[in-house]
Amino acid sequence: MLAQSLRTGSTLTVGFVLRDIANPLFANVARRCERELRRHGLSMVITSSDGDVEVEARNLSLLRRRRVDGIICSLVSEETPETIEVLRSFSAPVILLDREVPGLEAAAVLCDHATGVRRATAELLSRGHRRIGILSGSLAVRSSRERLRGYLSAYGDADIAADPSLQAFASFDAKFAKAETLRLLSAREPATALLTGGVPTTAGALRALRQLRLTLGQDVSLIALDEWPFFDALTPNLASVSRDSDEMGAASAQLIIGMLNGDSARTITVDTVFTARDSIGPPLKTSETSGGGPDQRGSSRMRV
Amino acid sequence: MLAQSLRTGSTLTVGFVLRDIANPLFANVARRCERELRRHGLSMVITSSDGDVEVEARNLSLLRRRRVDGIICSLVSEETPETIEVLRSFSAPVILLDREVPGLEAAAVLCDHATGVRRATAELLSRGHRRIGILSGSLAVRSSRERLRGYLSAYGDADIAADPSLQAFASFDAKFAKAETLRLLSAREPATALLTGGVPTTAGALRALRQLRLTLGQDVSLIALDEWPFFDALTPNLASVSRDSDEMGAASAQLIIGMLNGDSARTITVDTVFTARDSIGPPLKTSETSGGGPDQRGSSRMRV
DNA sequence: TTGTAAGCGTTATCAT
DNA sequence: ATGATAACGCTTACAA
Repeated sequence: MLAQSLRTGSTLTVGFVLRDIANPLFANVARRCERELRRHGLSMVITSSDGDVEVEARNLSLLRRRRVDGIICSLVSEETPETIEVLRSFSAPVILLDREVPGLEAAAVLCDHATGVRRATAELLSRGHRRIGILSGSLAVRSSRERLRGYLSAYGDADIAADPSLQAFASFDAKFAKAETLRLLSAREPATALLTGGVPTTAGALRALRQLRLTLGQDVSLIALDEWPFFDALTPNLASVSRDSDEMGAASAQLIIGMLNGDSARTITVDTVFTARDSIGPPLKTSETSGGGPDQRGSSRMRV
Repeated sequence: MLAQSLRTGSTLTVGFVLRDIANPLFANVARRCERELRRHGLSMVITSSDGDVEVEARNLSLLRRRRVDGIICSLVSEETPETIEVLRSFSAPVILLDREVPGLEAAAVLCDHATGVRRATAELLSRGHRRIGILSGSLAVRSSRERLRGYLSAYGDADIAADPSLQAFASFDAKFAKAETLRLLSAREPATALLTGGVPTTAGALRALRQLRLTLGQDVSLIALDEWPFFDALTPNLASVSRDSDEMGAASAQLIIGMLNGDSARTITVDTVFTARDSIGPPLKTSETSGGGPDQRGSSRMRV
């Protein structure tokens, strides 16, 4: 088979570069994508970058040198020179998953985070929340930027000034999310609601709420940005802004198959949907928070 | 690079065959394994079998033909002739993850499910439960067989007869688990506790409980067999039998690195740990269940 | 129709 | 030392 590929220059294999294989949302994108590629006679091999830009660049380079026929990737960062260089020097099709790399003309599957987050933020504002915290990864990633854009546009629509100290964009790590949640909730003027971007971020925030013994939808409201497999069954009944990972997988497969057949690079946009659930409630008055302990408040419908 | 591999016969790459990439526990095993292999200068490529034995055999064959230097796999089934044939005809090291394939002398990382499940079952029995349901995948997979073994040994230790109608071993699918949970809980003599093997199984069971409006730890007890990333933060406070996925990943890497250096095939066993949490309570008397609706009972501490 | 030879990019070997 | 050459296994083009 090596000889075959050596001779023909084709491997009938697509490389799928995951930023972190342990993110079940993107794992599902990969699964769905593989199914679609298989239907078209293509194999898919996956690499996981382990959240590390160097590993990512090495993996991309490895796939290129192994002469895969195309690459689909959810990058750790859009600003790593080595990564950009490998992608530019790659002559076969490249599909970016929810990423925009400056100066790289590649096909992409983009998610409309801004609309979902704008609606979610607007809902919180309309319920009287004013201090809404938002946590997501570095702004060197499109999803974080788009989330911030949606958040700010809801504040703008409502003619309310957004407080930058409520915006924490640095890492998708659970530890970061927990620390920032603790900070936001124990501030002088604490946040009354949180938007948490991604699985680890939501997990970190929930750990912080548990530590503070706060009740969801009562002491604090929370909207998860992203759902993941079994979200409905395994997670406390969280409001969310979700996107369809099957659709993302199918779209990326469709794009690369098209390009292997000569189509030019284009973009597919995937919607996001805001769903209100029990984790949203009215804002708690600040005086109450600084007053008696949260334990004294009514039934613990959503004690985390 | 293709030419290099063609000439030298070595690819410095290990293939990792996942039964289902969307299972976050095994995704984490892969992540940890990759990290370890990378430290030793080896690359890892992942394939996902999508729960399908044919896809699995094709992926294994693909990796073999691509001349990977070794394969680590969590098989869909231990009884697929095509799969066994590919593995036998593969001259490089093979590591089985929690699997035993008859007639294949391969290294393996095995989890001691039986001990954990025995302790979990014993705890339920000691709290007065007699009708304990157990749900897991097909008995053509070692983990299911070991779980059953642990379950039966606890019943045996307590000198209580186990009812085969409470044992549902057929599929790791969430739909199957939901249907079986509904069956077990609406039977003439309903189960008062459940052991659910794996992520989708636990999710399916919880969906059924929610549909029946049952409260965990009160109307019914549940112990999840397996934890997964963020289990503590995102999942209702479930009792569990857990295993360390990082340890599994590191062990599989260690085994294959050893074999690439000439070591012979051996087995590493990974412990499981039973942890009691809020989802365990005393058994509900059957008369109560058939009597007033479950809604009338006390506080909904763990309403699902 | 069947068969033979060149070549893909790298490396190991052998001769200079 | 340095450089030429064959071979890895397969595809393809061209000849028989």
